[in-house]
Amino acid sequence: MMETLYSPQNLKAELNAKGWRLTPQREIILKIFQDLPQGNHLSAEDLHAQLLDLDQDISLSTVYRTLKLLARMGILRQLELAEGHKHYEINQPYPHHHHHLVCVKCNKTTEFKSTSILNVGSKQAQEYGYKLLDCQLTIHAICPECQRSLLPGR
Amino acid sequence: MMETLYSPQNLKAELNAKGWRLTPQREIILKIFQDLPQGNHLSAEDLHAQLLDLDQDISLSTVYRTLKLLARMGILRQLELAEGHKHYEINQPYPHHHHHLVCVKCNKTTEFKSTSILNVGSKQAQEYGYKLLDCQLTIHAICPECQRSLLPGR
DNA sequence: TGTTTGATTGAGATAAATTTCTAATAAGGA
DNA sequence: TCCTTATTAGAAATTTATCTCAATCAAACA
Repeated sequence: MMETLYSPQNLKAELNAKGWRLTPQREIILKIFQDLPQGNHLSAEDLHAQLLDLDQDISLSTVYRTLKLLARMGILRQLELAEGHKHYEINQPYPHHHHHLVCVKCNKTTEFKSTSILNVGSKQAQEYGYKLLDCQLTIHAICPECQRSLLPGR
Repeated sequence: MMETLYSPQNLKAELNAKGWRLTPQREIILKIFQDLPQGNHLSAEDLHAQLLDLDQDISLSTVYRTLKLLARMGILRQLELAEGHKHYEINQPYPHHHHHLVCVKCNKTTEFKSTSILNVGSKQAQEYGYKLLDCQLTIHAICPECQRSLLPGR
């Protein structure tokens, strides 16, 4: 949460400190997320497809394992938007830290920032003695377009 | 989000307004959530089991459909904690509205309240012209006990 | 640098969660 | 009361994620 950017060396050091290892797979996956344009996020399937495009033949199980690991380390954040599966993005610190406004009908997602939320989150974690990994406000709502249509949505 | 409590009549009116119907299944499921002690939340399986206990033989697919519907209406909120499946609870307005602090290793969940978050959420939704259904801050963190153990967790 | 240890990987099997399909039923408007 | 069509049950199918296990290879150390 508080790190700015992970170099492969940073990642290696942090993994090794816990008895884990830096593998080419982990390094590539981290790089893909770091190169992702702001506001983009990937599902496990998305990431796997993107890896294949780059001729990086990393198995789907490794993709899932790595996403989970990087999220546990606080390097990625796991997003629960309305798509029915998890998405991931780099967990950037203030002032890039942001939240999501999601239309539950069409899944349109808008980012927004709020320093007060980050403050609330940090304070809560601290109060209970937790080590903060990520805090995200997710607003479920219906966008103007979908309010007009009476269809039940997807 | 802004309603206090749904009577069967309220529910019927709101459903009918959209061309939908009030069925005994929907009414019973809503009642179960309304009777649930504060802080409790149910997965689809939990709810199905609880219905069987009450000799209410509602199929699992109807359970899933109804949960989705009630969440879309803003009557239930869908919680994405760390258990690997969705949980649901009544979406209560201020001052009962609350948020969750979750340990990503042991899944322990703690509730907390914050009026400022609800304010941020309402303001954001309004700004973009969205109709607010729910806003929830989820804090992912590692609890004191799990910080002590170096095991990778579940 | 070579050796050792055990973390990690790939591939497929498996599990868990959720959705879809279809015929039968029943809610609500006319 | 009748008619239309949303809804249901139950099963099958799909989607999402995890597990198994032999082979591999990263890191520590001699």
